Amino acid sequence: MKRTAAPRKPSTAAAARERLASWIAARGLKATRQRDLIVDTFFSQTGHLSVDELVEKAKQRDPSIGAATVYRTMKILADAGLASARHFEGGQTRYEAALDRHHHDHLICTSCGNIVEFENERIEELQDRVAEEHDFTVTHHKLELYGLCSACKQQQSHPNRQR
Amino acid sequence: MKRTAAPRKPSTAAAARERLASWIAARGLKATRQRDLIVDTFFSQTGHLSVDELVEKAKQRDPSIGAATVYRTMKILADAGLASARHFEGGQTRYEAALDRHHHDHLICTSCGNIVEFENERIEELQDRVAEEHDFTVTHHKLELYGLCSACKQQQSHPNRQR
DNA sequence: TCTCGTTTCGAGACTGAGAATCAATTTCAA
DNA sequence: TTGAAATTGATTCTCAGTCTCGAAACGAGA
Repeated sequence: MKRTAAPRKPSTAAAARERLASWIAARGLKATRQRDLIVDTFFSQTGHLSVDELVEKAKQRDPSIGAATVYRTMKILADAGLASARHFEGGQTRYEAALDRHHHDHLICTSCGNIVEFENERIEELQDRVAEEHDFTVTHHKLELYGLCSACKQQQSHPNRQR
Repeated sequence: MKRTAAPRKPSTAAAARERLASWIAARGLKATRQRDLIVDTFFSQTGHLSVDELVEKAKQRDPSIGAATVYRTMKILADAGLASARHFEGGQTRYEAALDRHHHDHLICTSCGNIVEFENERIEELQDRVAEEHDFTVTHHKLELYGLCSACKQQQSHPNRQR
């Protein structure tokens, strides 16, 4: 399963670590080697990572890292607003970097797992209007389009060319 | 957690049972007392039911019904196109009747759990356009708006009036 | 630098939703 | 009525994620 996304700027990891440091200090938490390593690992990747994938990457740097710690750290990152948790089809939570990014939705290829982000102001407006009509105050929403990406479409129509 | 939805027409349960019967017959499955009971129970309710809720209701009619059978039966109903599975936030699958209904999306109150359905042709069109721009062929999508319904908003602004 | 109260760590037990297994039972066409 | 095939309920298993607990690490103050 390869995934693509806007590549993170090189400075992002550093900026995130700073922000996390102050967030952690502000509430009496502690800075630890493991957290730094996990945060570093996360921000050095692109795309939408599952905790499992992240555990694997983190263990490459330090095999003693426990999965529970990765879960805990990603939760902290999400609370701090530096990562956001996404629940796509498939059951696992995936995290994406959230530093200085604004809202977007997703196109997900059900064949290769590729995830593409998009923004559409008109759709957001229409959603607000719908909510208004029903007298709802929307706090967040989820819009996901599932289907085949162009690459997978071509592969399906020319099955001989594959593998 | 109360939930509302368009009330099912009285004939719906009967129609569903007929459709299920032919669907079952068509592929060598068998009609059983338990399936009838579960299907009946499902169609006599409105809204978006979790399997758990359905198990409870079914057990009221026949305490010997097993949870596994309810899971299996709802899967059959979904395969037959008579129910559709929805995965809202919260982790459990909820089923809604799908007989002769066309596509719609959901507004979900995060306070009382109430689920309201809506349709919006313009949003669908814009989704299609987005997919086209990215050369995706969309097979299905998910649009969920989470927030507070009008009742819960009022309750929150007048906390004294509650309980 | 040392101390000591807190926080965090890793391992493994636990949870909850749902799928798989299996022996016993039921269905239904012949 | 018979018997192969499907189904049932109970139980076990899986999977993602959380909780627990004793040990280790952090860091503010002495």
